[in-house]
Amino acid sequence: MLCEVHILDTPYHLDRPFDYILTEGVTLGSIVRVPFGRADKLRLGAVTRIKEAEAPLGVKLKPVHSVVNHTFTLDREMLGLCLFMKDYTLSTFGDALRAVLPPGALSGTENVSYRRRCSLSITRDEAETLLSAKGRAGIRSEGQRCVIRYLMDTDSADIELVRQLPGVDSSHIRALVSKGIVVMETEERIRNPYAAYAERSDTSPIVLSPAQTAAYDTVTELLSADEAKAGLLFGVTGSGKTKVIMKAIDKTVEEGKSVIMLVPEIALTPQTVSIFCKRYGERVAVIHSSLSQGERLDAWRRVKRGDVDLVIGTRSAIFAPLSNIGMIVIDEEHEHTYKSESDPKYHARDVAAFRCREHRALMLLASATPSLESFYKAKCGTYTMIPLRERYGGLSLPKTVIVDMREELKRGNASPISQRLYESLETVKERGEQAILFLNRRGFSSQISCRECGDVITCPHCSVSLTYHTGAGGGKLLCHLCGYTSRVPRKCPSCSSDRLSYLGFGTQKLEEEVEKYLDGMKVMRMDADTTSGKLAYDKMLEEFRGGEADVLLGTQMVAKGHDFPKVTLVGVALADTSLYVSDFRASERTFSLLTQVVGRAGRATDNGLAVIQTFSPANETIRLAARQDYESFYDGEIAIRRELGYPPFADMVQLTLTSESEHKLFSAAKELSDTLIAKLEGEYKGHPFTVFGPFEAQVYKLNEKYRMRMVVKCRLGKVSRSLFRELLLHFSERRDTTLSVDLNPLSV
DNA sequence: AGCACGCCGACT
DNA sequence: GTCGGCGTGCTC
Repeated sequence: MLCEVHILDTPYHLDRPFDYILTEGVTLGSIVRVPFGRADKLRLGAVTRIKEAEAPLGVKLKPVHSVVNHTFTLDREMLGLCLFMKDYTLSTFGDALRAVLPPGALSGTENVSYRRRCSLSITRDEAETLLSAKGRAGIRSEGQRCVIRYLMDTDSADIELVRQLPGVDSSHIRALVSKGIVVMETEERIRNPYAAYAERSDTSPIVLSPAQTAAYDTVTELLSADEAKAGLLFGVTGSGKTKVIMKAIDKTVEEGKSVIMLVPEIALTPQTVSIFCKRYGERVAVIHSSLSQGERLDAWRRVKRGDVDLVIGTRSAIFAPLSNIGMIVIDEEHEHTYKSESDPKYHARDVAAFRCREHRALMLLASATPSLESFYKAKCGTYTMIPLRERYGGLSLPKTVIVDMREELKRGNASPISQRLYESLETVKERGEQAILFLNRRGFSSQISCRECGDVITCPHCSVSLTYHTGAGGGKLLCHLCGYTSRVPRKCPSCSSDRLSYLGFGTQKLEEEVEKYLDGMKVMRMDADTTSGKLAYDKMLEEFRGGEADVLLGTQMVAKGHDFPKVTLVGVALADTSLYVSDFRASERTFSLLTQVVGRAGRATDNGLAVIQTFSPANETIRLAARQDYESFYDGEIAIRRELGYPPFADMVQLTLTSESEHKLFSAAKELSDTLIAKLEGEYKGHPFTVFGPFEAQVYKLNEKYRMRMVVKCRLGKVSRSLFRELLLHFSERRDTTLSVDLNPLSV
């Protein structure tokens, strides 16, 4: 009997099955150690196939060395999923496996075991007898007596502590246990950091409005189909999507099936998490990246044991080892966090679709501003469109005002706060209400340039400008890409002029302005610089909700689905920041972000106001976002996509070459381009491909490495994937440059 | 990626 | 004479 093994941590061209002789205990999906290479070095691998065949004549095969850990043996679904991801995202099997298993499952030298509390205890009567003179004969050795004395003292103790006693080793303990003198109890210690919510305090029935009921009915219909289905719950802000989802989860769980619910970022949705925890108590597992490795392992373990009906989590939670999935919900479906930017570069939506096929389950995407791709599929009927257009409780949309910042400049106002926004803030202050100010750029000013020679101060490791941040000791310059910091120079580093100017403004500067011009208004700044701690978000949001500040000012994170009843004003400091980046999704992102921010105004009242400041007041995306008119935005944008052949009408593929040497990078880029063109004119002739580049990456130098790119527009399928696979195979043999392929990257 | 094999410079 | 530089080629 033979088996095929995929070796982990190999370069792409070695990521194929290798034959080994099957040994005792090895099954399909086993994680094994196998001898590999001339030196027979033991490498980790996974058994991906068992074959009846014998080794062909003249071929000497090596046997599997050992099975590493039975705990993580892959079931058929997970094995299939790894192979699917390898094929679909062009990753290695090993990278796919590391995504599927909890982090750390394959690291460490030997078997990974769950954290256990293994305690020893002793019966006192028994021990007294044994230690007395007449009982002495019953014990063979001093080590055992030592164990008994220690346990007499402590009643019970952790096995590790006992083992460390002088003159004691495991055999002494084993002997005592087998004689029944010492009792060993092993208990798996499973941490659940969300246990605080676990008392299942909310059992109230969910009452839906007529519009919500209609949506719910469609969902139930899809759920009962008993085959893989996909639906798009398209609900405008404030329509009560979450209630519909909750009721659908209730129903699925009632029928004995389990649910995965993905959210973009746990830290941003503490309310959602607590709602679900209160409802499902201990049957919920929350999985996200700020859990410790052990906590994630424990959550994984609870799921695997079947102790969990509902998994809530970020992208990686899509791999939760549930056995009987009835529904996978992807909330805020359009969010970019669902796409992994490191290997394997998968999209959670694709993995969800795979798992739903396996489980004959429903994939339910939900958003107020769906991705163009998903909305298109819903319009075509690939997904079932589930509209929820009515704002719950008859709330009207907030009033919006678009302020032309060019006019402000003409009138001599160079402040980032327009007259209109200033007045609105005053009103909020007078009425004792609250405001949110949004600016998509952190720091104080985005760059420092020299008025004399024109030089901009850039990061020595990356080709981007350094951002000025205020703080102790005169502040600092910070690279937002690699984190490099330096002191703020008084003179231009290249010409020594002292005429340095600070361009562009960020959240810090905005904070200073508000405090300067709106005397007595208390501002709370929330961005990556002020929310480093695990609980910083939660704490700040709670404090703001509790009225400890008048203004919440920050980056994207102030825009997400928080509910602040006292907020009546939302200000967008500069709507243009995400608009004019060279990316075909710029409009889509701007629309979705603005819609979300505007939606924060007046969630509980009817007098909400949103002030949008911009240098492009006529811009259609901004105007439509102000009206929260997704469908008009979609109609306009989809026409452009169709015209230019962008997704969903084609797929984009990004090829990135990285090297420490610019020289080698250039020659590799030439070779990549030549190979690609040769293939397109040769074996791939007749297939529609459009090739761009090679060109320098937008950030050419990053962390001391140089990067060049090519972009290919095509239809992804068997044929095109095999082209990119060939390129990866070819370039993975090169040592001086690495090629990475990203199918449908976030931005092109 | 590792690792071994293999063919040329400065050293006990 | 050898120890060791890293170029080249293979991995069931």
